[in-house]
Amino acid sequence: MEQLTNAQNTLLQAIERLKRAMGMSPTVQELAVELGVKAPSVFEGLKRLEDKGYIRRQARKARSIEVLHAQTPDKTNLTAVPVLGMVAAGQPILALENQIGQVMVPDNVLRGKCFALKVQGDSMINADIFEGDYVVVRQQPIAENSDIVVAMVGEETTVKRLSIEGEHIELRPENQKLKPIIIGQQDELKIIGKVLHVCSGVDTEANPVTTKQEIGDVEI
Amino acid sequence: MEQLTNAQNTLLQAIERLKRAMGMSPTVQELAVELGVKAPSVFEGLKRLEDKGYIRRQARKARSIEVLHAQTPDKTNLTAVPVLGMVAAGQPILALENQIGQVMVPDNVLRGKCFALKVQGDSMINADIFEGDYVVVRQQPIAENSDIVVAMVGEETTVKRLSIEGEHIELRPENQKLKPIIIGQQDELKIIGKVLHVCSGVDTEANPVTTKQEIGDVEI
DNA sequence: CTAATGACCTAATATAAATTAGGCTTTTGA
DNA sequence: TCAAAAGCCTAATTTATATTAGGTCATTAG
Repeated sequence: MEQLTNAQNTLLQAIERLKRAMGMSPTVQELAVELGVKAPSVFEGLKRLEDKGYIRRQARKARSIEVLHAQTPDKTNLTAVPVLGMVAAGQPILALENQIGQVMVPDNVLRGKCFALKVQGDSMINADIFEGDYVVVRQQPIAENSDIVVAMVGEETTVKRLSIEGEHIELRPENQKLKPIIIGQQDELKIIGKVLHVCSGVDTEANPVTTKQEIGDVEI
Repeated sequence: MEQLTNAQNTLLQAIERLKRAMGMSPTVQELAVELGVKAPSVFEGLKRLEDKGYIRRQARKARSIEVLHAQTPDKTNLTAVPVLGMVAAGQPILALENQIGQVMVPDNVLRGKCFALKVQGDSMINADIFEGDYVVVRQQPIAENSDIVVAMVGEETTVKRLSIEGEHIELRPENQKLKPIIIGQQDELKIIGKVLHVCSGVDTEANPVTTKQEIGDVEI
């Protein structure tokens, strides 16, 4: 079987992904949107994939792509990231001794020293962070406006979007039902790290999750 | 869940069948061809199926039918239709005493007084009527141009397509190898009935056939 | 009996989707 | 090092598909 170029491989994966997500074969234009290119480029790519025997299609028929030789799902390298427990109502102990499990994360999202925390609560659902998910966090003491951060306010550890407007600092949930936490002069705010990535809490082959125990999740 | 009419049920089954056969949701036109109707009729049917909650679709998107409540395969009611024997070289005796068996027929194709005849010969193969099949016939003395009819010409009983052009009447086989029977002034033509349906001669669960004996088949 | 539905149709129209043409870079293999 | 192939683009065009409009006829529930 002939080798695929990068672009061709990306295209083939996009086909499979959309097919799964939509329950039907995607159109040329849908693929174009997905890949951020224009339809004729996709069309060319499809011809090449067809020449190489990876797909089959019916000329001029909508949504007629058939995948003949599925690619191994997403060959980006996965790296294990430790899931660290948090002391329920105190400062998180970010030490490997506190590791309660691990998640596999595509290594292109990782930078610096990272760890993961299990999410509790629904305050970030508009950012697609749900209860049971794992947030991958880069440990860093500062963050920028609009970063999603793990922070401690007093005794409480939380995940929120950081808002800095001059002197005014807020931790904003991504859930219209909840109110922002306004950081006053005498409030103690400690940034623990910045959220780089979210892993679905669902353990799949593409998304392996192992946890020893389920203590100390982050209340968001 | 709201009840489906016959036509709607047929449509839903066609969707499922084509979906299975093609590996993708069929288009409106493909369904139209499959069902022998025009696209707008299918379109209406789809709206009704959607209203009743059996399918879901995305407006204006090709091949976007999703079946939500699959039908149990072929729930159309089957009705027994008697298979009648014929006196070998004479007028068929269309009486129940001559019944040599029965076939089960979806009752939505039946109208009026019906009976079935077993097919002999291959003169109608282009109309998908094959040797050993059963034609379901509505007993009626007249028929229209292009109907498939059971007719007697002189002593012979036959199944053919009726062609009426002004005074000129023919019984045309659906098989390019055979010639039409031209009905002259002094020929005696008697229409016995119109063919409503064909049952495959193969006895399946979906298509039960029982025959006591195999005499008096119709020569076509 | 009668109005409402359902099930068709023909003829258009509107929109989606696929495809072609022609040109511009970048990569890649000989 | 240089031509071919890969990857992209814009602009049209063609074809497939969905949809609307405005009828007919038959069946069905009141």
